[in-house]
Amino acid sequence: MTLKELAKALNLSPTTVSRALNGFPEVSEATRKKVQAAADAYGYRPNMRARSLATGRAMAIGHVIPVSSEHEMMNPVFADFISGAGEVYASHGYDMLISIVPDEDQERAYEEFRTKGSVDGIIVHAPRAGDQRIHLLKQVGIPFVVHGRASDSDEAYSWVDMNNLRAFHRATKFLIDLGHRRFALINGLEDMDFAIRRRAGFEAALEEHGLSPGDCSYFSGEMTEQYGHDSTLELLRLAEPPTAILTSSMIPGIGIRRALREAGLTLGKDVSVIIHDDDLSYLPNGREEPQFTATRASVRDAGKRAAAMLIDLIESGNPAPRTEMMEAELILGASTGPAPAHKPMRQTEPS
Amino acid sequence: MTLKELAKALNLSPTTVSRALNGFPEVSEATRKKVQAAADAYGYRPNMRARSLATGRAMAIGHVIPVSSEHEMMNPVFADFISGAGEVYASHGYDMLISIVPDEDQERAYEEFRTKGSVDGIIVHAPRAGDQRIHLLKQVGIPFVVHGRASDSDEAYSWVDMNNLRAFHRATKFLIDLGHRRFALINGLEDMDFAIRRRAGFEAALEEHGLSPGDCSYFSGEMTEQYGHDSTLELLRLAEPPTAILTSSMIPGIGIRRALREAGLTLGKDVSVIIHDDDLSYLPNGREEPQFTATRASVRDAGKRAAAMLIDLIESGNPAPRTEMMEAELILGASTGPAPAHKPMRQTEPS
DNA sequence: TGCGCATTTCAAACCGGTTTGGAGTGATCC
DNA sequence: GGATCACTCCAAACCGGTTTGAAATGCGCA
Repeated sequence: MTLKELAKALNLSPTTVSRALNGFPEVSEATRKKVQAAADAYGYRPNMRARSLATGRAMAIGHVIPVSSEHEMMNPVFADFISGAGEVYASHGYDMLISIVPDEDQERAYEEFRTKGSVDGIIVHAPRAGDQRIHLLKQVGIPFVVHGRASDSDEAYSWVDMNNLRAFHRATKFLIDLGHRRFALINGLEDMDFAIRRRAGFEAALEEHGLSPGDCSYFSGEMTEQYGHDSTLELLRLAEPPTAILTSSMIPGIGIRRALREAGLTLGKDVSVIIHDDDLSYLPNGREEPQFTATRASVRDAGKRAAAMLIDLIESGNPAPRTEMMEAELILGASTGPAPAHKPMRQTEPS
Repeated sequence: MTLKELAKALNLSPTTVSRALNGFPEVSEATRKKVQAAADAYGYRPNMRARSLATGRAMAIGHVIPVSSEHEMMNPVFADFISGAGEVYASHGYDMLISIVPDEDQERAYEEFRTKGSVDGIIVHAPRAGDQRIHLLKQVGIPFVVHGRASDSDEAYSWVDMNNLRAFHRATKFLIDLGHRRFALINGLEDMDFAIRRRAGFEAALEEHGLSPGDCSYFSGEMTEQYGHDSTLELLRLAEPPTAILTSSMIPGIGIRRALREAGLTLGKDVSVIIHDDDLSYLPNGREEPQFTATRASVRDAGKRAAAMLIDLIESGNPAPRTEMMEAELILGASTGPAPAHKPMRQTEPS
């Protein structure tokens, strides 16, 4: 059932029918009612392709999701981010278009989103150091919001971010206050913006307390459970293993816990661990008594805010960049305690 | 840059330009080259909205992802499924449209996909007992592929599924062979099709060995880490706790492991656990020596197959339903062992 | 009755592509 | 030389909506 057929059935022009359904003031209340009733009766729905061709609005938002080409891994926090964003899109009548793209093809994907005209705006995920995408999108002129920031860009753009630096600064200071002196940071891939900021916060806190960041152990990699596990085993082989570990997500945190147990060490006693908790729906850290001491910020909430910001950017017509900084809470859980008097000893040989 | 402008710049008709770019035989090789060169030079890309309006093809596939309205939870296996499917879409020139929809709004979402004409086909996720969606989509006549099956539907439709029944039948039999006699099944939501089949496989294996399914403990819920943890604590409070637990995903499996440790029990010795391993990229169970004994089938692979099947369904023009059954491997890991001689005793009080 | 004005409706153009049904050109054949 | 044919190319219609500019209608008032 097309609009023209509907019009014919009603003995009206397509113009009038279109206006009646879209609430324009030029059509009388009586005919509007009649048209609406007929539309309902016939189950008429406007064809989005035609409408968006005519209006120039796609009513869709694009997400380009980078996938590590080595591991074919999709960062699990995207699921929650997208679920938050999707909710906001739905309530504003937007569709969500997702492109899963290997790291190296990303720019082409943005190019295509623009030229094909299939979206009104774009969410940029996982910015890295030296990221070209922001510059590219600014040139293109399509509205976009970055989840995170590109540290080295001096251009103004819209973003929603968590205060990674302060979160890890606070977490590190907390561990120092507990008496810890030997640290390890099991971070995300080292050129990811969030990883850079977290490391900066970590190092700043150390330096403020007269400790040397150079003495610490650093890992960077994709945040799998295995990665947390293997990195921890490697740490425990050191002559002087750290007594405190910070890590960028709950998932490697679980791997850390597993490795500690394999080594016969007790989490929160022999080794303290602080994770960043994205508040993933399927991995709750616990509210009453969290498993892990954590810096917590809901990535689903970030998704909602980024989506709302982008829709505002599109619909307000005001292209002035907006920014929104979220602060993480530092919540106390069972994975931290005072630094042990002696260096922790492995009781069993890790396999 | 539109096709008409390009045509004008080349002193050709839009028809010829369109045909040249789309490889129709009616245009000479010389002009095709000329047109292609000009298109590249001007950076011309056809507007997808216009093209799909003209061709009637949206070049997009829709996914309706149900989100539990209670917990706002998005099933984490979707991330990997989608990442597999997205790869196939990209290589065939399709976009992926995702609607995050609360459970109760699902049918409306399908209705809209159809009427708005924004997709050429649909992937149906997470079928349940008594699911109306398949019937609805058949009536609508839009191509679709179900990830899983709807147990009680007698209509023919296309699906890609894992042999849940056989996987859990084999896993249960394996535990019985190890001497276990008291079991618990920590399953997904009980009206989910996969949960029904897994339970059926579990119960069939018990009955074949003269054991009574009614004596077992059953849990059904959303597969979070917390859920696995809390269910296990509850099991351990029984007068005669089970010596073997089967669960539907690695995530509750991790919670089970945590609960066992809190109770001072050893995984694989005091209590054996078999999980279903979706082979999630961020939660590898391990290849050489898996953490958990598991039934393994890659959900990312299922995504690829479902996507390929749907594209074939759309492009071949042959609407005959296709089906594809994947078998899970049963892989031996560190979480199973012979049934203990005595019932396991809690050494410490779980908090 | 005739004029002005507001209200309601419509025909036609448009968005940017694809596709149908010819038309023009040159070569081939009788 | 004229008919036939293959090869290129084109004008115009079409997909299904929105939007512009104008026409028809109804009403009040002189």
